[in-house]
Amino acid sequence: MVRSVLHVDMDAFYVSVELLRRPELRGRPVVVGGAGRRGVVAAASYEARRYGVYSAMPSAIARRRCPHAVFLHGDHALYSATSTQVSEIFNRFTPLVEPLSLDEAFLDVTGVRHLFGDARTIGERIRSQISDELSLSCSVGAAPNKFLAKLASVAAKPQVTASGVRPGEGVVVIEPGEEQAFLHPLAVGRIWGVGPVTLERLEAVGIHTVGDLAGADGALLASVLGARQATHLAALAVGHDDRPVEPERASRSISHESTFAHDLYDEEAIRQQIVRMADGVATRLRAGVLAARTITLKARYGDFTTITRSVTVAEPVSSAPDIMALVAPLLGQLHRERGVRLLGVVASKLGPPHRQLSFDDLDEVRHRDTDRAARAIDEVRSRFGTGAIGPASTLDAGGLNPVRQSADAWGPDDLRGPRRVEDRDETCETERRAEE
DNA sequence: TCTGGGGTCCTTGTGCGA
DNA sequence: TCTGTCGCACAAGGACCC
Repeated sequence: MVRSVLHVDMDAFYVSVELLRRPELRGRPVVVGGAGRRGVVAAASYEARRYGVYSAMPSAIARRRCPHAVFLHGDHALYSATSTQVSEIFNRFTPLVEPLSLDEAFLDVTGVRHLFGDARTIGERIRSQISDELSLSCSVGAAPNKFLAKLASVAAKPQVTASGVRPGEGVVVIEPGEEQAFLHPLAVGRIWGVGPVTLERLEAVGIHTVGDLAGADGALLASVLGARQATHLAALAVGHDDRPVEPERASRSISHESTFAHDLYDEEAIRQQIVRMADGVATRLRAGVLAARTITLKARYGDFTTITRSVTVAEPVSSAPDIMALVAPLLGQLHRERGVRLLGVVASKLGPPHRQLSFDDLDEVRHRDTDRAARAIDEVRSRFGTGAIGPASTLDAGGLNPVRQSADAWGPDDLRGPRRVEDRDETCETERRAEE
């Protein structure tokens, strides 16, 4: 039986959610993202996109291209709550929902077509329910597989042109048999999994469109991309993709990382940040009833080179002290003199937090105490907030203020930067000047 | 222009035991 | 005993996604 897969993608999601509580900004260029020198754009309104402002662009460039845009801090908790409401609408139609991120998901509606109608009908009903109940818009792609459904949803999106924003079709359906006609004229960079590096390699051998890729020699592709990626992309190029929609996917890693407004050189400052991140990772591990066997220290130096150093142990760990005990020796491998721009702690090889006990496990009492302490910390945080309690070693020199993570999810606060988003009024200085 | 944070997956190199 | 090699696990880095 031919599958029916929907890809639902919210339109400018973060910005749209912000506009619900700041309707006065409607119709103006709005950017959500990091405000500091090292921030990036998380989302841009279609009005901002007319000026060439896009997601993942450094905020500094976005400001230059669109100095009159309104720059807003992100509110991840709000977007997450809204995403949950969107998911509840998806679940009215099918339990086979695979979230890709807060703002998009795959739905397998193959088995419910007899209940709700064909894929187009289901897509239109989802769009109207999201619009009616949440005042948000989305675009829907429908196709026999995930890859094509994702491309179809892009085709359904509003288009930004020099003259303005043209509404999209809302729902685009690729019927069986139409795959090649839809795919082959597309630029090869549109394929999911072809980024800047792969694109350059493909173009170097004359492959510019998906049609070129579909007709390319297999041995040539393998020599350029490696056997596995060549096989994968060649299949996608002819519209083949048998990956299932997977509602439940276990996490393979949990990580915390932060970029600092200014590079760190001081050993103690670096250690404090790592303690804070280890604490964050440990909290999330315990929340998921998980423990990790591999702990990785990640660092990015001032010249943007990134290194990782990891350690794997037999006994899974889930407490901050245990994670720190594994990370601490790795810190000695850092070249602090190069300036540390980013630090991160990654927990992987995840599994249940059971411990294999033996008669000569003399550390058992100590572990029992740290486990109880960790659970007590989790309890305090659940009642009073995540900032209510933390490791004493993350306090500043005066012992009063904890070393904070940036309040901004898309880059560090940069209090010394030339322009900074104010805490109360999130409109940037340039915006206020324009209003004056 | 100068690059976030949280992820997944793949490739390559290396060490080790059979 | 020495050498080659095969498979495996792991570490590190890179590419990619949203």
